[in-house]
Amino acid sequence: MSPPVITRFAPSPTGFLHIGGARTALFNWLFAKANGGDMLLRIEDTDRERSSDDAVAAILDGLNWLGLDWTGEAYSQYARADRHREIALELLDAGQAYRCYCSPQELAQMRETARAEGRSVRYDGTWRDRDAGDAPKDITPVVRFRAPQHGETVVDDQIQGRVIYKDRDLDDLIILRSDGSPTYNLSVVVDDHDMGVTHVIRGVDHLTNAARQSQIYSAMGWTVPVMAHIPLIHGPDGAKLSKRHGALGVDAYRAMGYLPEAMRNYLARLGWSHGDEEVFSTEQMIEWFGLEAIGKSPARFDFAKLENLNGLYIRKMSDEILANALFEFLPYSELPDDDQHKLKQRRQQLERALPVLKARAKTLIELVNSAHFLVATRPIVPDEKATLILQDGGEVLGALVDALEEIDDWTTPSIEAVIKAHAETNQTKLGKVAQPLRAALTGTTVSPGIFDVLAVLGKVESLDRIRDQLK
RNA sequence: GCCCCCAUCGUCUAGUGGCCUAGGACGCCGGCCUCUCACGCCGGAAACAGGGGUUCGAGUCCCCUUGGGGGCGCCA
Repeated sequence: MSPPVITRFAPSPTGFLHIGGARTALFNWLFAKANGGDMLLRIEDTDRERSSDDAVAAILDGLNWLGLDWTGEAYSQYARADRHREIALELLDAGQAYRCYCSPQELAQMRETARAEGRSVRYDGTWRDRDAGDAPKDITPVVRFRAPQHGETVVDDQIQGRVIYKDRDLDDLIILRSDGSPTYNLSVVVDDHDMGVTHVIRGVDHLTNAARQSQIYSAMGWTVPVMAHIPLIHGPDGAKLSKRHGALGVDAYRAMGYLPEAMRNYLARLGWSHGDEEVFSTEQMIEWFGLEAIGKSPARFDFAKLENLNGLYIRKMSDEILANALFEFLPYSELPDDDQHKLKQRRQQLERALPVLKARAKTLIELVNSAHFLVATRPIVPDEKATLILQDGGEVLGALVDALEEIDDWTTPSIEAVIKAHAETNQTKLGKVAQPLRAALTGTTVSPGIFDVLAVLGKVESLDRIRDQLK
């Protein structure tokens, strides 16, 4: 029996959880779920200078919002530094690592020279076989891994295929800094091994690391986990998506009014596919997900498609669930607090309006905006276009008020019947009546069908709003 | 500079030698519906980067070119 699948998402807490990281987390999560396994969360915080608690909080918040859960605690890699050091020393004792006394300046010089001479830029192995007696007294050494020099290191990747690196192109990486702290490549190997990680799914920018890490696995006699390096996500212009270039934190997507389930669906389709399927539930995603269906080429992030998908999700959600989502979104919206409060108090009215509001919103922001007329304070101040309409055709409202006043059964069909009859009697087009009505009731020229607006608003409020505009 | 990877409509992709006159989705254009805006429905334009091979037969396999991306830290 093969061991249970264990994946891990291992972000470094140097900033928010950006879209690429979110997709990596999603793929790890999907793969674990699809195989009845677990996803671990490990914060790669060995660089104390750059790590921050705020970033950790932002990452956890982002994962939670996306609905991606993990098994156990959120591990801190830094907390395991002693263990990493222990392995480094083991490697040192076994002759698989050695002390290097080059100063940072010397190393910089080395790189510069190599680049100038057109050679590959790497550590030249100065201290690889040098006698410890030559060690300068004023330099605290780092510990370097003694990498193989003349063979090949193969990364058998589930997505990239069999990638072969010549050992002469990979240098002896530092595994312990001069202050004795372990570095990334060592820590990752030790942690993945200790935590029983069976599948490493991460961005292809780690592919070279996979080769170097494989060498460490071999030196320790450990089994290399299954590797799967996914292509990166590019910005709309095809350039690499980075924090200073188009990449946003997932919290920004939340603030833009996207639903987590739509986000998951969209992200899953970036790089992964299941035939012609475009819209699928998270359950289906889990059922269908597999590494073999992930492509090798990078994808561009396309807001238009995300937005379309988000609209689709909004439309097919039940009114109750959508209302919940809307209320959860409110704190991140720009709706004034008292309007937020009013909207929550009028949940029933909101849910009645949702069926006709849904079709008109692609994001929760649009939904909030379109629902705003429900909580608008009288007298409503019409916007520019609505003001014009009221000036040009507002006089039809006077006669209409009386007709509406007669309605006892205040429902969409009854209202529709009365208004249509009224229009016919007065030999005017429905539009000539509907637009001024809309302007008076919502203060705008865009809204759901006018009969629905009247119905949802209620007789008293509707008539009051119309009369407000007659004065 | 060196190493590695990638390449189908504008974008995401299906396609694993004949089923491709290259399919779907978003976007775009046109139409229908219509009280506004949407939704929905119908239709349309739109791609195998270029060049060589291999083969009876290449989007699919190989090579080169071009273009793009990633890596080359006492960062992760």
